[in-house]
Amino acid sequence: MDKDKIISDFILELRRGTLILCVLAKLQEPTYGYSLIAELANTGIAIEANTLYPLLRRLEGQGLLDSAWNTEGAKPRKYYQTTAFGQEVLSVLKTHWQATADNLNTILEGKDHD
Amino acid sequence: MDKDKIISDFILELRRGTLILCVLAKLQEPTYGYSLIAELANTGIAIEANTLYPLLRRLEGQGLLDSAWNTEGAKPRKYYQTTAFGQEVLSVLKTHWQATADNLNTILEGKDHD
DNA sequence: GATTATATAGTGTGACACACACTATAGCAA
DNA sequence: TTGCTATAGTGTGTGTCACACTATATAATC
Repeated sequence: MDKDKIISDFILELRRGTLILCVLAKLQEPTYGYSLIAELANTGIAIEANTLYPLLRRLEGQGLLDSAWNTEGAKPRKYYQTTAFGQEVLSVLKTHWQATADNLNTILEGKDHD
Repeated sequence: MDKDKIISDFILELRRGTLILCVLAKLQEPTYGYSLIAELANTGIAIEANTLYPLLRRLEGQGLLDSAWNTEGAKPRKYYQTTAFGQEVLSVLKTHWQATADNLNTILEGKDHD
């Protein structure tokens, strides 16, 4: 069994769910997919097109994002933006994320709750 | 579409992968499953038996844990413990987790990297 | 002494997000 | 006209986790 494979699979799992937070947070300013990929990469979050696009459509379907085509430039771009509902969900998830992170850090530091 | 359902699904996704970290970290001291559930609950991490047991067996299969039955008490208990390989993986994941957490916090705080 | 609760460990199945590989198009560079 | 890049997408499989359920043996209750 390949150690690197095991580790990279675990890292994959760790990423799960966090992408949604990134996207909801970033799309508070309207952005199109291709550019969002670059922005996230710039912040240390590598997300590929074939992961991001379905995610965007899913979040739009759930009402967390909305989208609009911009056809003014040479190539049409589809701008996505977090809706009010998306903001609301983001804020709940943010709180939850912080709590989870705190719990995990406590455990990873090996501190005991007596 | 149910808002609470959407949020709880996202929270589920956020948990993914973190359970492995908790288990690897906690099992640096040998512990049996039923007691581990209580310990984690005590630290704010609710994990149910039907989630934990398969996880333990999986991690054991991957060589991150090993186990031994203790039949001295009234009821036989299966003690799991993190192996050296498990420690190694844990340490890599820990580093990665911290990096991810930092990235996410940066994004959630809305800071820009120019 | 029969019944129920609890400690302990497990199985089987389905949902769903993500990665991988691939398609599609239109403009621009060689 | 060949190919590169910006832009957006689809189809499929893998794997983790939740939900519902099984199994057993001891301790508690009636």
